[in-house]
Amino acid sequence: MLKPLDMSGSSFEIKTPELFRFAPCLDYFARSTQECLYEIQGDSIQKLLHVGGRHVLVSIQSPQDHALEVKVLTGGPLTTEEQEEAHTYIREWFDLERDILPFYYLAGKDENLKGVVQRFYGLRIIRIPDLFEALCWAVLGQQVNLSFAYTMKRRVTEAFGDSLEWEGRIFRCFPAPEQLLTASLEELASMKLSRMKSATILEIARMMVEGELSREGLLAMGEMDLVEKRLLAIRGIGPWTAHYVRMRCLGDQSAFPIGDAGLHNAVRELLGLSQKPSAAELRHLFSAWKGWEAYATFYLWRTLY
DNA sequence: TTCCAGGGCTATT
DNA sequence: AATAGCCATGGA
Repeated sequence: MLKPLDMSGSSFEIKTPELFRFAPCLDYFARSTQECLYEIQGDSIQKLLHVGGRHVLVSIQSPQDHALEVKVLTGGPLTTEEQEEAHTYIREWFDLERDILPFYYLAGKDENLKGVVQRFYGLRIIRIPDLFEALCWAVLGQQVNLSFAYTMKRRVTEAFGDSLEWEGRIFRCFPAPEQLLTASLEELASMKLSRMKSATILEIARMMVEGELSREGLLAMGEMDLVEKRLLAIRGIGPWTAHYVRMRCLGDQSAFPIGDAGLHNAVRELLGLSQKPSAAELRHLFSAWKGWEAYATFYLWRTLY
């Protein structure tokens, strides 16, 4: 299954499916210069992963179209189990398990979507496999402009997350729930989170530490409607956040954050509307893409930058 | 200055 | 059920 490129265990290869290209994914990663959880360098991305209870810095590139090459920069060589864990994370990160041919088939016949999938050919939904990170990122992103959301994420990450220095650069992990739980509401508020955002992520951290909320538990529910109800029961999580997490973390390709301001702007541009589309107009537009709402949304987001 | 961001809660009708 | 006001900040 895993094909080491050498005998040291310090690099390995991940096969990629049809309709995958690394370049548009790299373009997505490079969309903001404010991101603190990975770094882009040329045609590669570096990220600090949490595997086998420790931190491993990896660099990923794709010299050929059919595979990713993962180099372990620090923390290697990996045990077989650790390599398996990193492998699993990265496959999920790039959504490599999904057969997106049906999406490309319907998009290719769709006058509105055709140009978009051509422009970003091979792009996958870049996921946030870590549930806590995904929930917090969604909460931080509620209502505020993305630049400010990145600033808040960086402050929280620098204050409570693990980090590692390599060749003069610092790489960071988003805090684990246990780590964030050491924060006080006042501390988070001093980072310019609203009291509501602060209380919400503290409560999410508490629930995850107590075992009341987990990624495995949500996935075990099977039905995404049940997952949504579970998430909506948390104060500070509404429909947008629930769908965002379904889409970015849980791999639900039919998640549809219909209230998303960015999506509204993307659709307004796409259709040349004079004002933002109504919910009814959005539902009508997306009805042609049923089952692939998350992919349509992700691709439309890309048209904004 | 004003508007609005990859929303959600609360109080008021 | 529907809706205005509020939160917090900063880009444009």
